[in-house]
Amino acid sequence: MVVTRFAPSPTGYLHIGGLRTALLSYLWARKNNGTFLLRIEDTDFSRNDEAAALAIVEAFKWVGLQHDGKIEYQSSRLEIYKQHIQQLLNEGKAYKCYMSKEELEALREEQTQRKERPKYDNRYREFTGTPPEGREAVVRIKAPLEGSITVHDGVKGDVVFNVHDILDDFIIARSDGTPTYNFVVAVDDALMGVTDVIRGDDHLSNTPKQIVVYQALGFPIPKFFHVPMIHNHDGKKLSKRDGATDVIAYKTMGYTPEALLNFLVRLGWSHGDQEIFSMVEMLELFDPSDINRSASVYNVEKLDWLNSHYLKNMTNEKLCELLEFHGVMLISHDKREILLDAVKERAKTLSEMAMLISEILVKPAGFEEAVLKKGYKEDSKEVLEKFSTALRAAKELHLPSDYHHVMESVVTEMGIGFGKIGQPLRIALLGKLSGPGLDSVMAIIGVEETLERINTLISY
RNA sequence: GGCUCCAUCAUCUAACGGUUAGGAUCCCAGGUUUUCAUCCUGGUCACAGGGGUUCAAAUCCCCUUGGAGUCACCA
Repeated sequence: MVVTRFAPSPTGYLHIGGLRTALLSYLWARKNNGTFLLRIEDTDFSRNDEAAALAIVEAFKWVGLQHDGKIEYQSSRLEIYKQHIQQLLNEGKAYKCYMSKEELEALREEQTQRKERPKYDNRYREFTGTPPEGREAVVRIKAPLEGSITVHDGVKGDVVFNVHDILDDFIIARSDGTPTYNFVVAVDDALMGVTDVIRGDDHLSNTPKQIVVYQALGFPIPKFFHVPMIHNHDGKKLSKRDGATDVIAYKTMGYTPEALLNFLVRLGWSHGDQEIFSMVEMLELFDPSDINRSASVYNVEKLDWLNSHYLKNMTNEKLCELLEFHGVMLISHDKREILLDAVKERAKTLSEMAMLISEILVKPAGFEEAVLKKGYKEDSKEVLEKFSTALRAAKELHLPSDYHHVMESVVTEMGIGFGKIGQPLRIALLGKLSGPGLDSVMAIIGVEETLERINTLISY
């Protein structure tokens, strides 16, 4: 049985890095018919936890991830933590420390001055006397005084930490009685039966502390997989500016969940030369042991490429559905197939596609001088008039090919190249010099609208 | 600063002692197209540096350099 979990702190939204570790945990659990838990780490009683959890679930829903069971809030598990703290106290594996914050501060100051590592001096470790008056105590765990702690990591290998360098009797309960992060994480993961902890490698140096807790409580230590961070182009932690925004923002920008997930799974993981992974393939092929050890850089170009790939291979029905979010309603449009075929291969995102569609459906608001100069020459008017005439004479114009035949006949009759009619016609229809095939555009808007737009340009 | 991790094209990556170091994105060129995009073909570009080990090193070891993470009564 494999149990994984995603355990974000409530920041208000799910960002791209979080989604990646969530995805990997999800894949590994599902692949093994295991369980994927969602736990909100809100031990500091931040006010926004429930709303934040909902935001995460909403993002999960959009990309198609689904956690198992109910969402666990650490803030509602206080009693459990207190029990375990008491247990350690009873067993003499933890103790109360009456040192004040000021004293601690002073000690650290001193140590830093002596170029020593700031570290608690164990002054209350074996304390049996009467506590100082009116002091609230913190609870410290008895950490090993020497030797080393080895983290057996599925990604990084065995990582050895020397107790001397990193550990002291760290605080597991604050003076107000609330437990601290490293304690609750270990307790929760153990109690919830988490077998495989997949998380960012910024947690690697926390792991020895958590192992101390596991051992003190007699819990089995899970497997750890510390996955490398995602960096920006400067090699720094991803920030909002770089795209580490709310996952839902990707929906707004017109990315599809398939592309986003495919992009994320390929960051730090690969399977031979394969670039495209469906959810089914990810489930079949993913193994956290294959995750790379080094950090990777977030680059939008690849995401864009993947997104356009998925857009190109999407059915028009599905496209139509997704475009509604971007304000384009095509359900009852009779030329919907032609329209979508014309734009689906030219857009990187859905919002871009929505724009292309409106450029076709809405007549040009005007004509730019530069555009006219480049594409509307002296003979253009004559060509367009001839074309209009031919259009009026033609019968049964429905398909792009029907319109193409008309264009062809005019070109042949006049003994000119396609370019002579293409450029001015494109300006008339779209107001610009590039865009979808003209035969498709005309088939979409119909003869009347086509004639009208040509007329508008001629008399401009 | 201590500790830990990391190091292959601009970017994501393949190679798990033996390859002309492969694929993809980006970029460039050519073809296709009425235009742009798509698509097709081709091209440019990498083992951070230095020592070892070995018949043989991108791969194993050490050092240097560079980058990142972490060191709280934050999570």
